[in-house]
This record gives sequence, C-alpha cells and structure tokens, in this order.
Amino acid sequence: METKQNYFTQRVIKLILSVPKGKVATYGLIAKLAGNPRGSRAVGWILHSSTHKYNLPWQRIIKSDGRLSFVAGSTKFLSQCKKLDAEGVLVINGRVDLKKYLWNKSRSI
DNA sequence: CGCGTGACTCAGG
DNA sequence: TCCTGAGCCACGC
Repeated sequence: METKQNYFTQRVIKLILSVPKGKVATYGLIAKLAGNPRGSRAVGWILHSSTHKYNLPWQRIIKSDGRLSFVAGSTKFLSQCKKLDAEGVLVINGRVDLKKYLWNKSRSI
C-alpha cells in the first residue's frame, strides 16, 4: 500500500471504516480513539483529503453536538442527509440523535 | 521550518 | 439556542 501517512491518519481511516451502518461517530470520538483527543480538526482534514482515495463512509462522521458539518441546504449537506436516511439514521433539521445513533466501540452490540 | 487552510471542539456570554 | 474567540492537528506550499 502506498500508505506513507502518519499512524494517526491510518488509524482514523481504519476507525471510520469500522463504524457500522446505521450508526454515526463524531470527529472528536474518532480523534480520541485514534490517539489524539484534540485532533478533531485533523480528522476533518483527513476525511476531506482521503475520502476519494479510500471511499470512506464520510456521511457517518458528524459534529460533537449531533449536527452535520456542512451548511444546511448545501449540496453536500443534502447528500449526507440522504445517505444517512438510507442507512436508517434519522436526520431532523440537520441534526442526529446521538443518544440513539452514536457508535460506541465498547458496546458494539 | 513557517504560514495558511479546514468537513472541529470547548468555554463564555 | 446562537455567536464569538481561542486552542489543536495534519497537510500543502
């Protein structure tokens, strides 16, 4: 593999690929599990940079408050909304109920 | 090695 | 609930 990136980046990608369908994760959670509790911004950058290469389920990654990261009404926003809905994740006014859909690695059913 | 950028998060008001 | 400022991290140039 041409993975010349940092361990953190690789870990983030793997973590994102581990998020089950019908569940969502936050940038902060991914960053924390990857080893950098404060690397949330980096997670966003990694997604933006590697989604096309690794075909990551970017729609499952949202902000810590349960809202989508994109501007409401934008093309990407609607696209994410549609994908999540197709997976069974209910999105209301650009918000997701983290209490129901947040992925807990410790609880992975 | 420094600087700007970005799909973030937290603390206050 | 919404807005603002400060902090953090990886990447490209």
